[in-house]
Amino acid sequence: MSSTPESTPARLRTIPSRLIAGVAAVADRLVSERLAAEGARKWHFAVLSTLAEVGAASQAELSRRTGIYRSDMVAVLNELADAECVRREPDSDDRRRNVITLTSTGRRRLERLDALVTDAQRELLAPLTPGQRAELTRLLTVLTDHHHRPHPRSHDAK
Amino acid sequence: MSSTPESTPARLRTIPSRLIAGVAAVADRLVSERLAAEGARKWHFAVLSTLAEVGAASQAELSRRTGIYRSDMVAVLNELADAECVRREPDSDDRRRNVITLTSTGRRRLERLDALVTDAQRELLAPLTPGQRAELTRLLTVLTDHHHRPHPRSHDAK
DNA sequence: CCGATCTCAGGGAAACTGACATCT
DNA sequence: CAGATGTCAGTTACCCTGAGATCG
Repeated sequence: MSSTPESTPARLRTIPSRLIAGVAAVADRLVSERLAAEGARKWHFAVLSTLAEVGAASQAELSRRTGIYRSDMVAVLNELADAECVRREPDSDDRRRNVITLTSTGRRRLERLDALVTDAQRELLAPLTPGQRAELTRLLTVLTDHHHRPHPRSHDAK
Repeated sequence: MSSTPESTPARLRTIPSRLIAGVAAVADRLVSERLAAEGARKWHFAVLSTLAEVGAASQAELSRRTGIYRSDMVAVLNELADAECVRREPDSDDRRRNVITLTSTGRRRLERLDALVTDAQRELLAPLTPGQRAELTRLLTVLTDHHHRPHPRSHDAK
C-alpha cells in the first residue's frame, strides 16, 4: 500500500479523533480545491446557501446559522457584495442591523458552487457503498447533535 | 437543546464534509482541553506516542509518521527537550541527523497524556453504542486508506 | 551534482477574543 | 440600564513554502 517505508504507528492510526481529523482534512481540501477553481471559498458557499434557504437575514443571523464568527462575516460579505452576489442595506425596522439579500447573480453563483461541492462529496465518499454513506452520515449526525452547542462557535446566547 | 430560534439550514447540515468538519472540531477541542490541563498539546502526544512505539527516530522520520511538518517539528522537540521528555543527540552514523530518544520522564508523561486522550475519545463517542463506534472507526479507516497519500502532509518522497 | 536532513523565516487561512459605537 | 449588532484590531494554532547550511 503505502510506498513509504515509514507509516503512522498503529496506536495513533486508530485514535478516533485523529481519524476524524484526517478525513476532515481530506474533505476540506477536496471542497476548497473545487471552489478555488471558481475563486470561491467555503464560507461563500455557506452564506449563499443559507440565504437561498431562509431568505434575507441579518449578519448576526447568518453568523449563527453558518458557524462563521460575526467578526469574520464582515469580510466574507464584503467579498460577496463586491461580486454583486448579495446586497447589504440597513434595516429600517431595526437600525442596528443590515439586511443581506441574495441577488440573481448570487443565485446563479450558488448553483455553480453547489455543483462543485456536491462533486467533492461524491469524490470523498467514493470508496463507500450507498448504505455505508448513509450510515456514516447518520453516525456523524448523532455526534453533532449530542455534542451540539455548548460550543463557542455559533455564539449562542448562553 | 438549542435555546436559539435559528439553526443551520438543512442543506448545509447534511453535507458530509461539513458534518465531518464539525465533529472534528468537537473532537479537537475535547482532546486539546484535556491535554492543556497538563500543559501539553496534541503534537506532544503524537511525538511521544510514536517514539514509544518505534523507538528512537530522526526528526524527519517523526515528521513523516506523525504528520507534523519538519518546520514545525523543531519547536515541538524543543519544548519536549526542555521538559526533559526527549533527548536530542547527533547521529554518529549519519551526521545530518539528530537522534530523538524517549526519556523515562517522557515515558511517564506519555502515560498521563495517553489517559487524557483516551478519556476524550470516550466522551466524544459517548452517544454511540460499542458497535456503532466500531463501525464509525471502520468507515473512517476506509476513507483514509482510500484517499491515502497523494497527500502533501507528510512530505512523502514521490 | 543530486538528494536528504535540520533549521529558520516567513505567508495564508481559519478559529477565536476583546473592544467600541450604535441602536432596542 | 442590559443586551444585540456591526465593525475593527488583535492573537493563536495550523498548514505550507522557501531557502540556507550541512552532510551522504
